[in-house]
Amino acid sequence: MAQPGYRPRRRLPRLEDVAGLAGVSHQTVSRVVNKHTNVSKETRHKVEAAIAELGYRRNTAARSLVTRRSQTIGVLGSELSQYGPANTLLGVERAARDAGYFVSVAALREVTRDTILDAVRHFLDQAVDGIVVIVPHLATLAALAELAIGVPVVAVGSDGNDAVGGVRVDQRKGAELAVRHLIAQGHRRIGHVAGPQDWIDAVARSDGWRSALEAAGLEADLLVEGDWSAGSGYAIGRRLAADRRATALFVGNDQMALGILRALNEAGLEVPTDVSLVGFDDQPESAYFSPPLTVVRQDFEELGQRCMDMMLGVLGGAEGPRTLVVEPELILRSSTAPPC
Amino acid sequence: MAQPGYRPRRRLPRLEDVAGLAGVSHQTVSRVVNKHTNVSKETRHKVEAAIAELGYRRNTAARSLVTRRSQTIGVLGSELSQYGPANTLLGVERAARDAGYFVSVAALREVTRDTILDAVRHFLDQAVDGIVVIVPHLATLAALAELAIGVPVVAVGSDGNDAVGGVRVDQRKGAELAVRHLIAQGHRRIGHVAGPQDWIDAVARSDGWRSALEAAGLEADLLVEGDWSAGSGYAIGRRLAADRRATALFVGNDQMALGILRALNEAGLEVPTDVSLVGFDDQPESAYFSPPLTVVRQDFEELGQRCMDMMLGVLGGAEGPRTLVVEPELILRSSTAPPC
DNA sequence: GACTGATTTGTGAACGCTAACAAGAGGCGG
DNA sequence: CCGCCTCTTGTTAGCGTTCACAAATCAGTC
Repeated sequence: MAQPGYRPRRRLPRLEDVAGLAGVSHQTVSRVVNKHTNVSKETRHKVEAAIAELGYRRNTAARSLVTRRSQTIGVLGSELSQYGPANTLLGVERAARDAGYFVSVAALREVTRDTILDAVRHFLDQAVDGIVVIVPHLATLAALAELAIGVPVVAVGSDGNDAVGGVRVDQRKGAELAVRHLIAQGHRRIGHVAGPQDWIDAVARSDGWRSALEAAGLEADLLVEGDWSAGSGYAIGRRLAADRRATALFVGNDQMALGILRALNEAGLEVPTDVSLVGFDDQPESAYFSPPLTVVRQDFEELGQRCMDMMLGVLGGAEGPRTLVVEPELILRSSTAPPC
Repeated sequence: MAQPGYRPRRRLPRLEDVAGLAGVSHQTVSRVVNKHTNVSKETRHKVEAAIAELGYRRNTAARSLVTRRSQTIGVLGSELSQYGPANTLLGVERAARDAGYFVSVAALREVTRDTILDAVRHFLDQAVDGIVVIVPHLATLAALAELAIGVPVVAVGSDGNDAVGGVRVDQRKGAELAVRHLIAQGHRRIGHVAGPQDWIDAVARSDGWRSALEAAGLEADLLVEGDWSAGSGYAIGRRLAADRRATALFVGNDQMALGILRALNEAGLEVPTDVSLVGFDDQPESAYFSPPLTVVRQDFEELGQRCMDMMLGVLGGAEGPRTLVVEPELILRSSTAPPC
């Protein structure tokens, strides 16, 4: 057990030391540190001076031992290297640190009931005050519901309920915006390259695609499922280049759109002349595809911030709504045009 | 101060409770929990049964109050939504969690001495056992050196020294691989679209470009500086399309290469027929650019894991080398060809 | 069977903080 | 001048662990 350890780090000053220097009791120092009222100006100044002189910082472990709060939020995420989740994480981090919370991260490489459970236990070991979940799979919500963790949970992409708060972008509406735009341009055969249907957002986008088509009296029968990657987009694009039933494609995300673009380009087809394309997410790169991609944009960082805001609300005991929906936006670029 | 709080979470079992149930002292339970030797098989089993029955988990706060270790690693990062840093973070997280450490994250939106200081203080407040730095700016190393934090630090991209461990990919060598490949194909005028020169890696890549050219007796006078973004690549690409002095470009990262690709395409130039292009990083999308991009690949996740390995070594008291260099790899795709 | 050494278990005291309560100081009305 | 309130400060007792040490148990040897 005896780890050699790093450096015999000399003892840090504690309340007692500050108290001694300021000539007050440790409790008074505690009051100053915690910004309690009922401390006279004079003593406050004396204490603050002593704190500055010693470079005192309060010991989180001792504090959380007695308060039973760790001032830490656990962020449970998967696909955290992707543009969306990564930015959501950043949003959470910013809001959390601004509010004086620490952010602990656990990344899942594989999303199963067990890995989720494992990560939650990891967080409970750390005594986090709350958990933000950025795991956009349907399985997540089920797993969380069954878990009854003892701390508040806010899940990105969830609709929210009594047990779990939810903050999400209205994916369905985003998809409808995209498809309606294509319809308005005169397209009648609009295909959909969907994300994996065990992802919350993928399903919602597919639903939006379907509903927009049906509302316009068009058939929603051209759906292919990819895995979000440019590679899967490429494979699908090759097939679509052969079988040219659609004049426009609503693609589940920007990366697959890139792969499709590549496949069409290889097959000698022009976008948007031969096929129109709409992506989803709006990564910064999408504006520089050839041609620049029309997309549905979602603001992931804001999503993360809202998540944390909701978490702070719950932690503060607020009884407000446990659900929040953010609106997406259609960004027109040159990958869409009327069919010829 | 009295936060309403979430839920009066009922008291969790502690060592004492387990001890009572197992009919031993709390210390014996502690020994079992910490896998000390010198506990008889019988008692161990009794204790383990009691632990399972009560669902006991040890209290991190109490533990770290007395051990003065938090089992937490702080990861200080910037640009964490970019492919590279994000994956490095994932590598660190994996290695850390595997080793039983928690990972706390602080993201910098702006890299200055003050924001770095702020984040470091944040971590010290949390009493992290070590800090991994993923902030690829030159300013970082300076700021860290001046700081003399009381905990071990490992910085990605750094060369490592007594105070700060370093793990990095040999950027210079990567650049040389790329440029040598272009030279071998017959290119004589090879330009460089560099990243911002206050980034560690950008400078190293530029150096590599220069040294490879000079080694071949070629002139290294075509350097333009971008800001890593596809947008800046696009702007630079437009200029280069007009002024066609180079037959090949070594580009500082894949995103700028995408922007350049777009600009050349717009100007009616073909890659690789008119201009050859090599990128750096190898994001998954680069294989699906039009044309697929020849790149220097670096394995960011491995980088992160190595970082954490080094950190664990230092924490364990190992005296080994404080520096580690990972090799990059040239991936040939179709964006490079002999000049015509 | 007493003596030694190793192994296993228990006891008490920190670790640094906050919560609850107690005590002292000052003001004011009766 | 006493009693009562308010404002400020101090005292004491945990929070749940681990550490250092002491005590008890068990073999094996003379």
